[in-house]
Amino acid sequence: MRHWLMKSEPDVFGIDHLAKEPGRTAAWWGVRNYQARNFMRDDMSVGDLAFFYHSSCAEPGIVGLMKVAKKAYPDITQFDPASEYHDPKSTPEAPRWMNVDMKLVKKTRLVPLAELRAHPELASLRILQRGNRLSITPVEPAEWAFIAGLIDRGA
DNA sequence: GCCAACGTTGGC
DNA sequence: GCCAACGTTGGC
Repeated sequence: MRHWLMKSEPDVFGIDHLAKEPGRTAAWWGVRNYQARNFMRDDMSVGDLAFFYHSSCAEPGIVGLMKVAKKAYPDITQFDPASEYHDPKSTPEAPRWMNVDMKLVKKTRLVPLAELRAHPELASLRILQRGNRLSITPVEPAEWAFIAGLIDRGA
């Protein structure tokens, strides 16, 4: 099993949106970056765990735990001309964009970006690397365990 | 709103 | 295949 960190903007789709979905499960639609798509398509398996991370907001940081509920399949928003995620170059026969389904395991306390940065144990965490913009990144087992410890320890 | 960093596009 | 221009991300 692998571990992941997945960013989303709370104004668009935050953890409270996921919490209100039927079965607390939703498609992780809207990814339009090939590297992030490839992680979903090639490397994510049902049962993999992921941190839910709020980005582009007043308090960026980890806010919950999720697990992969369904393996990657075509992102339906790419075929919808009314969607801002519409991709005219994509067809149902040759879909360009994929998404997995994610299920909320639990909301956690906010673990702010600044707190993550403060720990040398997390120096190699992908999201903390200079210039990182990928919305889906792998998390190493030791990093996962350390962050899980931070969550349990409290602010 | 600013700006650094990165990905994508398109002309050549 | 190169690379400049442009668009996007995301913290501050």
